[in-house]
Amino acid sequence: MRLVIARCSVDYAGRLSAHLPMAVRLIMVKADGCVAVHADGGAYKPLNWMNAPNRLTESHGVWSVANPKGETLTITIDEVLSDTAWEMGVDPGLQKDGVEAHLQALLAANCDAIELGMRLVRREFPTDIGPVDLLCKSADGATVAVEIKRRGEIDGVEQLTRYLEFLNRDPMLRPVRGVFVAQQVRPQARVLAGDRGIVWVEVDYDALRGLESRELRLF
Amino acid sequence: MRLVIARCSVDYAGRLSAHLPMAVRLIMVKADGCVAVHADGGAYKPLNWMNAPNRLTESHGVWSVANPKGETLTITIDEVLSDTAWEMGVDPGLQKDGVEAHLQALLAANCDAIELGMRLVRREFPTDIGPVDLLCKSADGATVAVEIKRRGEIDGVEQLTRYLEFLNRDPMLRPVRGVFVAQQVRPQARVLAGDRGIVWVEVDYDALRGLESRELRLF
DNA sequence: GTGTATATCTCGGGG
DNA sequence: CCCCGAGGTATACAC
Repeated sequence: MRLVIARCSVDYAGRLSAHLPMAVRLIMVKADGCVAVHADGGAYKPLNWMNAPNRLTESHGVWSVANPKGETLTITIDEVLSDTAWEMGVDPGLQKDGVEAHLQALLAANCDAIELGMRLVRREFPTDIGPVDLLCKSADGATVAVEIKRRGEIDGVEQLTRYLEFLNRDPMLRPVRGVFVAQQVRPQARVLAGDRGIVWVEVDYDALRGLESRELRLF
Repeated sequence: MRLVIARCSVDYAGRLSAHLPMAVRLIMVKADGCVAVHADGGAYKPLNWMNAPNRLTESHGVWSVANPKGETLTITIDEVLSDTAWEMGVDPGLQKDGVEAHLQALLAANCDAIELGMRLVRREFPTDIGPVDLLCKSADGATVAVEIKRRGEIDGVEQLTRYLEFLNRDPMLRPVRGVFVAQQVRPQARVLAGDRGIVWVEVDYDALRGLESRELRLF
């Protein structure tokens, strides 16, 4: 990784045009070739950047970075304050827990947390336009499509609506109703779900994990 | 901006849990307090981070970063290879051109570019599920909802469909038809729009800017 | 490669 | 502050 502290101006031309006036900034060049220009603030997002793959050429204080799509990043360097490079090797990588896939696994194992008496038919039940998170049978024997999100927003309701539209064309399944499950369901998503006749449920991730660990202890 | 090159392991607990095994990485601390841990690859996104506002405490090679929401980032440092700090001042900031807001402003001022004889009623016309980009009257007096995107994809058609659904419940407005405007409308979006009875229009951003500058010269 | 769904999305604007 | 929509979204994954 190469780290350059420099007074520079930056121009990006591609999906839009953007210009950065001359100022002191950090230019980070990673082993995979990607270039990022950081100011001393504004969270982790750089002011300007060019992802790999790209081609970097440097001449007379002007860096030109171009990618195969025809986007260009031009860094004009006025003064270099520091220019260092570090060998880091390949990173062992990030281990995550608590993303949607895990939430889906927990709910598949505990359908009662969605609705009392619910039983799982299949995870990732396929339709023509993509897989439904869970297909279930409710206590009264009705077929239920379940869409799971960490945060329940309008997009998720749309997604479930499309699935229901296709599932309800299948005479073997019809009628299918929908349940929208999330750790938190946003107000607009509640309105849209209600409007579409879709039930929404908020679930507690930690409580679900507790349920699971207790069952592991019991069996 | 403080830049630390160190062999470290990292743990994040908050919206999810994540762990990074020991390895050499860059730790970036910005003036606003935000902390980012970068590997030597993987585009501009850090492996782990904590945005401002937060509180950073350092003791015996362990950095603890906590924010008001109760999220924590813990960096355990095995060996420091470099530790430098740079004064950068406040960045003059990025100047952008070609984003949706500008496109909307141009089209609001030139509704004829959407459809001949169209007049603007209101920008950001409110509905229960969010604001419609433009509400217009067509040459024949019909009410038209306009959704504007830089790139016209399926999501945008869905969004406009939702607005039309709600607008058409209002007896004062009904009937409302939809026009989907973008610099480029993707094939799938064209099909879906056609299916929903929504007209789609491609507009040229540079031509619109030309129109505007010509009008500025005339008046 | 396109299309689809996710993200500790980030970021900015409005109530 | 939360809510919502846009993003040069980026990223992973299926077809």
